[in-house]
Amino acid sequence: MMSTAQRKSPRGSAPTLPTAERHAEAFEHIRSAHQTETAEDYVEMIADLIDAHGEARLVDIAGRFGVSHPTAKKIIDRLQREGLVTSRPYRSIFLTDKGRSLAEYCKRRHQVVLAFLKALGVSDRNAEIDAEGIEHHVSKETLEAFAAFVTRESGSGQS
Amino acid sequence: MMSTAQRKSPRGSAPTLPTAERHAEAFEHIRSAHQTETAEDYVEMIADLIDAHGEARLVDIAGRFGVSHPTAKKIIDRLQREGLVTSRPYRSIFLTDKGRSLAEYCKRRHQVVLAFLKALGVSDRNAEIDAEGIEHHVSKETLEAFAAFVTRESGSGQS
DNA sequence: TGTCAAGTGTAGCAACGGCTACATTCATTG
DNA sequence: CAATGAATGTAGCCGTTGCTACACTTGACA
Repeated sequence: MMSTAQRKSPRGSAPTLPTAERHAEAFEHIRSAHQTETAEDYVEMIADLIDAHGEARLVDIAGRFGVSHPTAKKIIDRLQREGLVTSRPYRSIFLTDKGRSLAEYCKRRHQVVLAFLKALGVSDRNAEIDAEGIEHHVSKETLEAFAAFVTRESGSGQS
Repeated sequence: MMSTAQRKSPRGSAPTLPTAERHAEAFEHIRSAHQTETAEDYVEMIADLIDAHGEARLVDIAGRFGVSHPTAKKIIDRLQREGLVTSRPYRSIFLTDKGRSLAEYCKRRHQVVLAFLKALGVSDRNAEIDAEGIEHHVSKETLEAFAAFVTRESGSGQS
């Protein structure tokens, strides 16, 4: 028992591994990203709906995300608390300036990621699915690298 | 008011948009991916710890993720329910065969994504952060495209 | 104008992943 | 062998995102 590992602390556990902190940092980053993912998706969707139909109704938002309307309602309420949308009882939902600029950033980012995956040779279907997941985890630097690749590829190579 | 949009249903809302289902499908995919993300991260971490110290203690797992030990405990319990790990009171945590193979797949996938981002020119720091987030949303096809790109780039180009 | 269905609101439940506070076990060490 | 502190277990709280069931508004149309 106890075997292979060298120990220091009285009851086992690692000798205050230096790697731990670096890892924890990355995962903390991920957790906070998760909190904003939903907001980004909803804001972008609301912008799309307003674009398409002139307004964003709760039922449409829920339908597009494939969730029940109370679920969508709760999220809209949160977005309102955060100052991204405005919502009055039985009325459609609107974006604030803050919400609108977030939506525009997300839309652009989404398009870059999607175009990038397609340029890499991924099928349209998988590119669309993966882009939805990947876009929220792309740093500014990575996004720029994606954009540069798309430009490079479409500019020269792949006939 | 009501303005720009053409309406059909009695109370507004979109005319059963055909786009809705396609979108909902992608988001459903994302939600299910989120459910497995944590499991993947933990299983991979446990494998790393066993590799490094011969065993995986709860306190080390919690430390590496930067969460409290009860949080890690709950997740370990869930992994055990799902048959990915074994855990006995006051003992260290082990992977089942299922857990081990999942960990190996995740580790390989992580390495491909990380190498890919670096090959694209992303800095080490951002590549590591982004890889943690991106890896869970990469389909088999996209992963292969990433791997192919890494091979291609390291094989010929960038001296 | 009254009816009625669609849309919206609200209540309450579950699972997940955070946390703190406190109880328990275990292994080292005196 | 007993004590002590680290590791683990447990209880209970919160917020988020799911859900169903039921109540209420609204707007279109007979």
